[in-house]
Amino acid sequence: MKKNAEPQRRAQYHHGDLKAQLIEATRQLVEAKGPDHLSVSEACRIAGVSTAAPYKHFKDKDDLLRAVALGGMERQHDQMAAAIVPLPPRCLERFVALGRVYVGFAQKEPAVFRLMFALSDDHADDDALVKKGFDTFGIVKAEVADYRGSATIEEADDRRAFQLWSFVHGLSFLMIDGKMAKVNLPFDLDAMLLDISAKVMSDVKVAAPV
Amino acid sequence: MKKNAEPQRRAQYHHGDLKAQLIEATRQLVEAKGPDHLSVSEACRIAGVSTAAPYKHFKDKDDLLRAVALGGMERQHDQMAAAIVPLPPRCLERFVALGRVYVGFAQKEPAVFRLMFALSDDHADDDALVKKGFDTFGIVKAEVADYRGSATIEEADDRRAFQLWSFVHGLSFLMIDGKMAKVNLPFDLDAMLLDISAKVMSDVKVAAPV
DNA sequence: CTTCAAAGTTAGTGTCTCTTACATATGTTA
DNA sequence: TAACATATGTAAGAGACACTAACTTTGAAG
Repeated sequence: MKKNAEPQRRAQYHHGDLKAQLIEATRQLVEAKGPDHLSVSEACRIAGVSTAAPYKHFKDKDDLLRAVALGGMERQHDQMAAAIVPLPPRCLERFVALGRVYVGFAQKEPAVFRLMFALSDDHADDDALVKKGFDTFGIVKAEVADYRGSATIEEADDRRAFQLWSFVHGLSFLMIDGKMAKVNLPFDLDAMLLDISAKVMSDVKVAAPV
Repeated sequence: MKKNAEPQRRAQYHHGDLKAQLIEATRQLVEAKGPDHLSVSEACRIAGVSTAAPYKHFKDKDDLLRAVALGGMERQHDQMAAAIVPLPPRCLERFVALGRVYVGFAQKEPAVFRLMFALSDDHADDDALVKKGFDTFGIVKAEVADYRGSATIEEADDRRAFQLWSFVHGLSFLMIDGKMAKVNLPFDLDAMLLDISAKVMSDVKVAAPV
Protein backbone atom coordinates (compact mmCIF):
# COMPACT_ATOMS: atom_id res chain seq x y z
CA MET A 1 0.00 0.00 0.00
CA LYS A 2 2.25 2.75 -1.21
CA LYS A 3 0.57 6.05 -0.55
CA ASN A 4 2.29 8.22 -3.13
CA ALA A 5 1.97 7.59 -6.82
CA GLU A 6 3.47 10.34 -8.95
CA PRO A 7 6.48 11.91 -7.32
CA GLN A 8 9.04 9.12 -7.62
CA ARG A 9 9.50 8.85 -11.36
CA ARG A 10 8.83 11.46 -13.98
CA ALA A 11 10.10 11.59 -17.55
CA GLN A 12 12.27 14.54 -16.65
CA TYR A 13 13.62 15.55 -13.32
CA HIS A 14 12.54 19.11 -13.90
CA HIS A 15 8.88 19.72 -14.25
CA GLY A 16 9.11 22.56 -16.72
CA ASP A 17 6.10 24.59 -15.68
CA LEU A 18 5.55 23.76 -12.06
CA LYS A 19 4.78 27.24 -10.83
CA ALA A 20 1.87 27.76 -13.19
CA GLN A 21 0.58 24.27 -12.64
CA LEU A 22 0.68 24.64 -8.87
CA ILE A 23 -1.35 27.81 -9.16
CA GLU A 24 -3.87 26.08 -11.37
CA ALA A 25 -4.09 23.03 -9.13
CA THR A 26 -4.54 25.27 -6.11
CA ARG A 27 -7.18 27.27 -7.91
CA GLN A 28 -9.17 24.12 -8.52
CA LEU A 29 -8.78 23.01 -4.94
CA VAL A 30 -9.79 26.38 -3.58
CA GLU A 31 -12.89 26.27 -5.71
CA ALA A 32 -13.62 22.69 -4.66
CA LYS A 33 -12.97 22.83 -0.93
CA GLY A 34 -12.51 26.44 0.06
CA PRO A 35 -9.31 28.17 1.10
CA ASP A 36 -9.36 26.75 4.64
CA HIS A 37 -9.64 23.12 3.67
CA LEU A 38 -7.11 22.95 0.93
CA SER A 39 -3.63 21.59 1.43
CA VAL A 40 -0.48 22.39 -0.46
CA SER A 41 0.28 18.69 -0.26
CA GLU A 42 -2.77 17.88 -2.31
CA ALA A 43 -1.83 20.44 -4.94
CA CYS A 44 1.54 18.71 -5.11
CA ARG A 45 -0.14 15.38 -5.67
CA ILE A 46 -2.14 16.83 -8.53
CA ALA A 47 0.94 18.40 -10.07
CA GLY A 48 2.92 15.23 -9.49
CA VAL A 49 5.79 16.64 -7.46
CA SER A 50 7.09 16.22 -3.96
CA THR A 51 5.64 18.25 -1.13
CA ALA A 52 8.80 20.31 -0.84
CA ALA A 53 8.76 21.51 -4.43
CA PRO A 54 6.36 24.44 -4.00
CA TYR A 55 8.75 26.15 -1.64
CA LYS A 56 11.15 26.75 -4.48
CA HIS A 57 8.49 28.93 -6.08
CA PHE A 58 6.44 30.30 -3.19
CA LYS A 59 7.46 31.57 0.20
CA ASP A 60 4.64 29.76 1.95
CA LYS A 61 1.05 28.65 1.55
CA ASP A 62 -0.28 32.19 1.70
CA ASP A 63 2.08 33.22 -1.03
CA LEU A 64 0.64 30.51 -3.23
CA LEU A 65 -2.90 31.55 -2.40
CA ARG A 66 -2.01 35.13 -3.18
CA ALA A 67 -0.83 34.04 -6.62
CA VAL A 68 -4.21 32.39 -7.14
CA ALA A 69 -5.92 35.60 -6.07
CA LEU A 70 -3.80 37.65 -8.44
CA GLY A 71 -4.73 35.37 -11.32
CA GLY A 72 -8.37 35.97 -10.46
CA MET A 73 -7.95 39.72 -10.39
CA GLU A 74 -6.33 39.63 -13.79
CA ARG A 75 -9.16 37.60 -15.27
CA GLN A 76 -11.73 39.88 -13.69
CA HIS A 77 -9.97 42.98 -14.94
CA ASP A 78 -9.65 41.67 -18.48
CA GLN A 79 -13.26 40.55 -18.63
CA MET A 80 -14.46 43.95 -17.47
CA ALA A 81 -12.25 45.79 -19.92
CA ALA A 82 -13.50 43.60 -22.76
CA ALA A 83 -17.17 43.89 -21.84
CA ILE A 84 -17.47 47.58 -22.55
CA VAL A 85 -15.54 47.64 -25.82
CA PRO A 86 -18.44 46.85 -28.18
CA LEU A 87 -20.92 49.17 -26.46
CA PRO A 88 -21.69 52.71 -27.60
CA PRO A 89 -20.18 55.33 -25.33
CA ARG A 90 -22.06 57.27 -22.69
CA CYS A 91 -24.95 55.00 -21.98
CA LEU A 92 -25.98 53.28 -18.78
CA GLU A 93 -25.69 49.93 -20.51
CA ARG A 94 -21.93 50.20 -20.08
CA PHE A 95 -22.32 50.21 -16.30
CA VAL A 96 -24.73 47.31 -16.53
CA ALA A 97 -22.16 45.38 -18.56
CA LEU A 98 -19.43 46.07 -16.03
CA GLY A 99 -21.66 44.98 -13.18
CA ARG A 100 -22.74 41.87 -15.02
CA VAL A 101 -19.14 40.83 -15.50
CA TYR A 102 -18.28 41.58 -11.90
CA VAL A 103 -21.17 39.57 -10.52
CA GLY A 104 -20.70 36.86 -13.14
CA PHE A 105 -17.10 36.39 -12.15
CA ALA A 106 -18.09 36.05 -8.51
CA GLN A 107 -20.61 33.40 -9.45
CA LYS A 108 -18.27 31.46 -11.70
CA GLU A 109 -15.34 31.52 -9.29
CA PRO A 110 -16.83 32.27 -5.88
CA ALA A 111 -13.95 30.92 -3.83
CA VAL A 112 -11.33 32.77 -5.85
CA PHE A 113 -13.46 35.89 -5.65
CA ARG A 114 -13.49 35.63 -1.88
CA LEU A 115 -9.77 35.03 -1.85
CA MET A 116 -9.23 38.21 -3.83
CA PHE A 117 -10.68 40.22 -0.98
CA ALA A 118 -10.19 38.02 2.03
CA LEU A 119 -6.51 37.87 2.88
CA SER A 120 -6.51 41.49 3.85
CA ASP A 121 -3.34 41.72 5.86
CA ASP A 122 -1.08 40.07 3.35
CA HIS A 123 -2.88 41.70 0.46
CA ALA A 124 -1.99 45.15 1.59
CA ASP A 125 1.66 44.26 1.27
CA ASP A 126 1.39 42.71 -2.16
CA ASP A 127 2.08 45.41 -4.68
CA ALA A 128 0.90 43.43 -7.69
CA LEU A 129 -2.42 42.72 -6.03
CA VAL A 130 -2.95 46.29 -4.95
CA LYS A 131 -2.03 47.63 -8.35
CA LYS A 132 -4.36 45.29 -10.20
CA GLY A 133 -7.26 46.22 -7.94
CA PHE A 134 -6.48 49.85 -8.53
CA ASP A 135 -6.47 49.30 -12.28
CA THR A 136 -9.86 47.62 -12.19
CA PHE A 137 -11.37 50.43 -10.16
CA GLY A 138 -9.83 52.79 -12.68
CA ILE A 139 -12.00 51.29 -15.40
CA VAL A 140 -15.11 52.22 -13.46
CA LYS A 141 -13.89 55.71 -12.66
CA ALA A 142 -13.03 56.37 -16.29
CA GLU A 143 -16.50 55.21 -17.31
CA VAL A 144 -18.18 57.54 -14.87
CA ALA A 145 -16.20 60.51 -16.11
CA ASP A 146 -16.81 59.52 -19.70
CA TYR A 147 -20.53 59.23 -19.10
CA ARG A 148 -20.40 62.80 -17.89
CA GLY A 149 -18.66 63.68 -21.14
CA SER A 150 -15.33 64.36 -19.53
CA ALA A 151 -11.91 62.81 -19.85
CA THR A 152 -10.79 63.96 -16.42
CA ILE A 153 -11.98 62.31 -13.23
CA GLU A 154 -13.41 64.63 -10.64
CA GLU A 155 -14.13 64.06 -6.99
CA ALA A 156 -17.82 63.43 -7.65
CA ASP A 157 -16.81 60.77 -10.17
CA ASP A 158 -14.77 59.03 -7.49
CA ARG A 159 -17.77 59.04 -5.24
CA ARG A 160 -20.14 57.67 -7.88
CA ALA A 161 -17.67 55.03 -9.02
CA PHE A 162 -17.22 53.96 -5.46
CA GLN A 163 -20.96 53.71 -4.96
CA LEU A 164 -21.30 51.54 -8.04
CA TRP A 165 -18.43 49.37 -6.97
CA SER A 166 -19.73 48.97 -3.44
CA PHE A 167 -23.07 47.94 -4.75
CA VAL A 168 -21.92 45.26 -7.15
CA HIS A 169 -19.33 44.10 -4.65
CA GLY A 170 -21.96 43.64 -1.97
CA LEU A 171 -24.37 42.13 -4.46
CA SER A 172 -21.74 39.63 -5.51
CA PHE A 173 -21.03 38.56 -1.96
CA LEU A 174 -24.67 38.24 -1.07
CA MET A 175 -25.33 36.16 -4.17
CA ILE A 176 -22.52 33.70 -3.63
CA ASP A 177 -23.42 33.41 0.03
CA GLY A 178 -26.83 32.20 -0.99
CA LYS A 179 -28.61 35.11 0.66
CA MET A 180 -30.55 35.62 -2.54
CA ALA A 181 -32.32 32.31 -2.23
CA LYS A 182 -33.31 33.03 1.35
CA VAL A 183 -34.41 36.54 0.64
CA ASN A 184 -36.43 35.21 -2.24
CA LEU A 185 -36.28 38.06 -4.67
CA PRO A 186 -37.94 37.61 -8.01
CA PHE A 187 -34.68 38.68 -9.44
CA ASP A 188 -33.62 40.10 -12.73
CA LEU A 189 -29.97 41.00 -12.52
CA ASP A 190 -29.86 43.31 -15.53
CA ALA A 191 -32.87 45.24 -14.36
CA MET A 192 -31.35 45.58 -10.93
CA LEU A 193 -28.06 46.80 -12.34
CA LEU A 194 -29.78 49.26 -14.63
CA ASP A 195 -31.91 50.56 -11.79
CA ILE A 196 -28.96 51.09 -9.48
CA SER A 197 -26.83 52.63 -12.21
CA ALA A 198 -29.54 55.12 -13.03
CA LYS A 199 -29.95 56.01 -9.38
CA VAL A 200 -26.24 56.43 -8.74
CA MET A 201 -25.77 58.51 -11.87
CA SER A 202 -28.94 60.51 -11.37
CA ASP A 203 -27.02 63.52 -10.05
CA VAL A 204 -24.86 63.75 -13.14
CA LYS A 205 -25.25 66.67 -15.44
CA VAL A 206 -24.82 64.96 -18.78
CA ALA A 207 -23.10 67.20 -21.25
CA ALA A 208 -24.53 67.44 -24.71
CA PRO A 209 -23.30 64.49 -26.76
CA VAL A 210 -20.42 65.29 -29.04
CA MET B 1 10.86 23.13 30.16
CA LYS B 2 7.24 22.13 30.44
CA LYS B 3 5.36 23.53 27.52
CA ASN B 4 1.86 23.57 28.93
CA ALA B 5 0.94 25.61 31.93
CA GLU B 6 -2.74 25.54 32.65
CA PRO B 7 -4.31 22.25 31.75
CA GLN B 8 -2.86 19.97 34.40
CA ARG B 9 -4.35 21.40 37.55
CA ARG B 10 -7.42 23.53 37.82
CA ALA B 11 -9.42 24.32 40.94
CA GLN B 12 -12.26 22.27 39.64
CA TYR B 13 -12.21 19.43 37.21
CA HIS B 14 -15.16 20.88 35.39
CA HIS B 15 -14.67 24.22 33.85
CA GLY B 16 -18.16 25.56 34.33
CA ASP B 17 -18.50 27.72 31.26
CA LEU B 18 -16.11 26.26 28.76
CA LYS B 19 -18.33 26.54 25.70
CA ALA B 20 -18.79 30.27 26.03
CA GLN B 21 -15.16 30.82 26.90
CA LEU B 22 -13.96 28.83 23.92
CA ILE B 23 -16.12 30.94 21.66
CA GLU B 24 -14.72 34.10 23.19
CA ALA B 25 -11.13 32.87 22.98
CA THR B 26 -11.66 31.87 19.37
CA ARG B 27 -13.22 35.22 18.60
CA GLN B 28 -10.14 36.99 19.89
CA LEU B 29 -7.85 34.70 17.93
CA VAL B 30 -9.84 35.12 14.74
CA GLU B 31 -9.59 38.85 15.13
CA ALA B 32 -5.89 38.65 15.89
CA LYS B 33 -4.69 36.18 13.28
CA GLY B 34 -7.52 35.55 10.86
CA PRO B 35 -9.60 32.38 10.49
CA ASP B 36 -6.91 30.51 8.55
CA HIS B 37 -4.15 30.97 11.06
CA LEU B 38 -5.96 30.24 14.24
CA SER B 39 -5.73 26.90 15.97
CA VAL B 40 -8.21 25.26 18.26
CA SER B 41 -5.23 24.22 20.35
CA GLU B 42 -4.39 27.82 21.05
CA ALA B 43 -7.94 28.58 22.07
CA CYS B 44 -7.64 25.67 24.48
CA ARG B 45 -4.49 27.13 25.94
CA ILE B 46 -6.26 30.44 26.53
CA ALA B 47 -9.22 28.74 28.12
CA GLY B 48 -6.92 26.52 30.14
CA VAL B 49 -8.20 23.14 29.07
CA SER B 50 -6.82 20.17 27.19
CA THR B 51 -6.92 20.10 23.42
CA ALA B 52 -9.58 17.42 23.43
CA ALA B 53 -12.06 19.38 25.50
CA PRO B 54 -13.63 21.42 22.69
CA TYR B 55 -14.92 18.30 21.02
CA LYS B 56 -17.37 17.77 23.83
CA HIS B 57 -19.01 21.03 22.78
CA PHE B 58 -18.33 21.39 19.08
CA LYS B 59 -18.36 18.89 16.27
CA ASP B 60 -15.18 20.24 14.73
CA LYS B 61 -13.24 23.43 14.14
CA ASP B 62 -15.77 24.76 11.65
CA ASP B 63 -18.53 24.23 14.13
CA LEU B 64 -16.65 26.38 16.61
CA LEU B 65 -16.05 29.07 14.01
CA ARG B 66 -19.70 29.00 13.12
CA ALA B 67 -20.56 29.67 16.75
CA VAL B 68 -18.26 32.70 16.62
CA ALA B 69 -20.01 33.86 13.47
CA LEU B 70 -23.42 33.44 15.06
CA GLY B 71 -22.33 35.54 18.02
CA GLY B 72 -21.29 38.25 15.59
CA MET B 73 -24.61 38.16 13.78
CA GLU B 74 -26.43 38.54 17.06
CA ARG B 75 -24.38 41.54 18.07
CA GLN B 76 -24.84 43.10 14.64
CA HIS B 77 -28.58 42.50 14.73
CA ASP B 78 -29.00 43.94 18.20
CA GLN B 79 -26.91 47.00 17.41
CA MET B 80 -28.95 47.70 14.30
CA ALA B 81 -32.23 47.24 16.11
CA ALA B 82 -31.11 49.59 18.86
CA ALA B 83 -29.78 52.26 16.52
CA ILE B 84 -33.13 53.22 15.04
CA VAL B 85 -35.12 53.25 18.26
CA PRO B 86 -34.46 56.87 19.24
CA LEU B 87 -34.94 58.29 15.74
CA PRO B 88 -38.16 59.83 14.48
CA PRO B 89 -39.98 57.58 12.01
CA ARG B 90 -39.94 57.99 8.27
CA CYS B 91 -36.77 59.89 7.72
CA LEU B 92 -33.66 58.98 5.79
CA GLU B 93 -31.59 59.34 8.93
CA ARG B 94 -32.89 55.93 10.00
CA PHE B 95 -31.24 54.33 6.99
CA VAL B 96 -28.07 56.24 7.66
CA ALA B 97 -28.09 54.95 11.22
CA LEU B 98 -28.55 51.36 10.08
CA GLY B 99 -25.74 51.70 7.59
CA ARG B 100 -23.46 53.33 10.14
CA VAL B 101 -23.95 50.43 12.52
CA TYR B 102 -23.40 47.88 9.76
CA VAL B 103 -20.19 49.47 8.57
CA GLY B 104 -19.09 50.19 12.11
CA PHE B 105 -19.46 46.59 13.09
CA ALA B 106 -17.39 45.51 10.12
CA GLN B 107 -14.67 47.93 11.16
CA LYS B 108 -14.70 46.94 14.81
CA GLU B 109 -14.74 43.19 14.15
CA PRO B 110 -13.49 42.76 10.60
CA ALA B 111 -12.47 39.14 10.90
CA VAL B 112 -15.72 38.11 12.55
CA PHE B 113 -17.61 40.09 9.94
CA ARG B 114 -15.85 38.13 7.21
CA LEU B 115 -16.54 34.92 9.02
CA MET B 116 -20.24 35.71 9.09
CA PHE B 117 -20.30 35.64 5.33
CA ALA B 118 -17.37 33.50 4.39
CA LEU B 119 -18.09 29.90 5.31
CA SER B 120 -20.81 29.72 2.75
CA ASP B 121 -21.21 26.01 2.40
CA ASP B 122 -21.57 25.27 6.06
CA HIS B 123 -23.53 28.42 6.67
CA ALA B 124 -26.30 27.37 4.38
CA ASP B 125 -26.88 24.34 6.57
CA ASP B 126 -26.84 26.20 9.84
CA ASP B 127 -30.41 27.13 10.64
CA ALA B 128 -29.54 29.52 13.43
CA LEU B 129 -27.21 31.50 11.19
CA VAL B 130 -29.66 31.63 8.32
CA LYS B 131 -32.47 32.70 10.60
CA LYS B 132 -30.45 35.46 12.24
CA GLY B 133 -29.40 36.84 8.87
CA PHE B 134 -32.97 36.78 7.76
CA ASP B 135 -34.04 38.66 10.89
CA THR B 136 -31.47 41.36 10.31
CA PHE B 137 -32.54 41.84 6.72
CA GLY B 138 -36.08 42.02 8.02
CA ILE B 139 -35.19 45.15 9.97
CA VAL B 140 -34.18 46.88 6.75
CA LYS B 141 -37.24 45.72 4.86
CA ALA B 142 -39.55 46.92 7.59
CA GLU B 143 -37.82 50.29 7.55
CA VAL B 144 -38.27 50.66 3.82
CA ALA B 145 -41.95 49.84 4.02
CA ASP B 146 -42.37 52.15 7.00
CA TYR B 147 -40.64 54.98 5.16
CA ARG B 148 -43.25 54.54 2.47
CA GLY B 149 -45.88 54.82 5.18
CA SER B 150 -46.93 51.20 4.99
CA ALA B 151 -46.85 48.32 7.42
CA THR B 152 -46.81 45.68 4.70
CA ILE B 153 -43.73 44.92 2.67
CA GLU B 154 -44.17 44.99 -1.07
CA GLU B 155 -41.97 43.69 -3.82
CA ALA B 156 -40.48 47.10 -4.50
CA ASP B 157 -39.56 47.31 -0.83
CA ASP B 158 -37.68 44.06 -1.10
CA ARG B 159 -35.78 45.45 -4.03
CA ARG B 160 -34.88 48.70 -2.31
CA ALA B 161 -33.93 46.99 0.92
CA PHE B 162 -31.70 44.67 -1.04
CA GLN B 163 -30.05 47.58 -2.80
CA LEU B 164 -29.34 49.28 0.49
CA TRP B 165 -28.00 46.08 1.97
CA SER B 166 -25.81 45.35 -1.01
CA PHE B 167 -24.35 48.80 -0.86
CA VAL B 168 -23.42 48.82 2.80
CA HIS B 169 -22.26 45.23 2.55
CA GLY B 170 -19.92 46.05 -0.29
CA LEU B 171 -18.85 49.26 1.37
CA SER B 172 -18.01 47.35 4.53
CA PHE B 173 -15.89 44.83 2.69
CA LEU B 174 -14.05 47.46 0.72
CA MET B 175 -13.32 49.43 3.85
CA ILE B 176 -11.92 46.55 5.85
CA ASP B 177 -9.89 45.42 2.88
CA GLY B 178 -8.15 48.74 2.89
CA LYS B 179 -9.39 49.68 -0.55
CA MET B 180 -10.46 53.01 0.85
CA ALA B 181 -6.92 54.04 1.61
CA LYS B 182 -5.76 53.13 -1.86
CA VAL B 183 -8.69 54.76 -3.58
CA ASN B 184 -8.06 57.81 -1.49
CA LEU B 185 -11.52 59.21 -1.09
CA PRO B 186 -11.93 62.30 1.02
CA PHE B 187 -14.52 60.34 2.78
CA ASP B 188 -17.44 61.26 4.94
CA LEU B 189 -19.33 58.11 5.79
CA ASP B 190 -22.54 59.74 6.91
CA ALA B 191 -22.73 61.87 3.79
CA MET B 192 -22.12 58.83 1.65
CA LEU B 193 -24.82 56.87 3.42
CA LEU B 194 -27.28 59.72 3.19
CA ASP B 195 -26.55 60.17 -0.49
CA ILE B 196 -27.02 56.51 -1.31
CA SER B 197 -30.14 56.23 0.83
CA ALA B 198 -31.71 59.16 -0.96
CA LYS B 199 -30.86 57.70 -4.32
CA VAL B 200 -32.18 54.24 -3.52
CA MET B 201 -35.36 55.62 -2.03
CA SER B 202 -35.83 58.22 -4.74
CA ASP B 203 -38.50 56.20 -6.50
CA VAL B 204 -40.67 55.97 -3.40
CA LYS B 205 -43.95 57.76 -3.29
CA VAL B 206 -43.98 58.97 0.28
CA ALA B 207 -47.48 58.99 1.67
CA ALA B 208 -48.60 62.04 3.59
CA PRO B 209 -47.30 61.83 7.14
CA VAL B 210 -49.87 60.61 9.63
C1' DC C 1 -25.91 5.29 48.03
C1' DT C 2 -25.87 3.95 43.49
C1' DT C 3 -25.98 4.92 38.92
C1' DC C 4 -25.52 7.60 35.00
C1' DA C 5 -24.63 11.19 31.79
C1' DA C 6 -21.92 15.21 31.06
C1' DA C 7 -17.62 17.11 30.70
C1' DG C 8 -13.17 16.75 31.51
C1' DT C 9 -8.13 14.15 30.67
C1' DT C 10 -4.24 11.40 28.53
C1' DA C 11 -2.34 9.33 24.87
C1' DG C 12 -2.32 8.55 20.75
C1' DT C 13 -2.88 8.62 14.92
C1' DG C 14 -2.48 10.68 10.69
C1' DT C 15 -1.86 14.87 8.12
C1' DC C 16 -0.10 19.08 7.38
C1' DT C 17 3.49 23.03 6.67
C1' DC C 18 7.95 24.09 6.21
C1' DT C 19 13.20 23.20 6.74
C1' DT C 20 17.59 21.03 5.84
C1' DA C 21 20.62 18.56 3.19
C1' DC C 22 21.33 16.60 -1.05
C1' DA C 23 20.61 15.49 -6.26
C1' DT C 24 19.98 16.88 -10.89
C1' DA C 25 19.50 19.90 -14.69
C1' DT C 26 20.66 24.31 -17.26
C1' DG C 27 23.28 28.08 -18.80
C1' DT C 28 27.51 30.86 -18.69
C1' DT C 29 32.06 31.55 -18.91
C1' DA C 30 36.97 30.31 -19.20
C1' DT D 1 34.29 21.54 -23.94
C1' DA D 2 34.96 21.58 -18.85
C1' DA D 3 33.75 23.75 -14.66
C1' DC D 4 30.95 26.25 -11.99
C1' DA D 5 26.84 28.82 -10.38
C1' DT D 6 22.15 28.71 -10.19
C1' DA D 7 17.57 26.97 -10.58
C1' DT D 8 14.68 23.33 -9.53
C1' DG D 9 13.74 19.02 -7.96
C1' DT D 10 13.81 14.93 -3.94
C1' DA D 11 14.08 12.62 0.64
C1' DA D 12 13.74 12.80 5.38
C1' DG D 13 12.23 14.77 9.29
C1' DA D 14 10.76 18.37 13.06
C1' DG D 15 7.00 20.42 15.09
C1' DA D 16 2.09 21.73 15.19
C1' DC D 17 -2.39 20.59 14.60
C1' DA D 18 -7.27 18.28 14.16
C1' DC D 19 -9.52 14.85 15.80
C1' DT D 20 -10.40 10.05 18.19
C1' DA D 21 -10.54 6.39 21.75
C1' DA D 22 -10.49 5.09 26.23
C1' DC D 23 -10.43 6.50 30.76
C1' DT D 24 -11.60 9.75 34.96
C1' DT D 25 -14.03 13.05 37.57
C1' DT D 26 -18.11 15.36 38.89
C1' DG D 27 -22.84 16.51 39.97
C1' DA D 28 -27.55 15.15 39.90
C1' DA D 29 -31.56 11.95 39.85
C1' DG D 30 -33.77 8.13 41.59
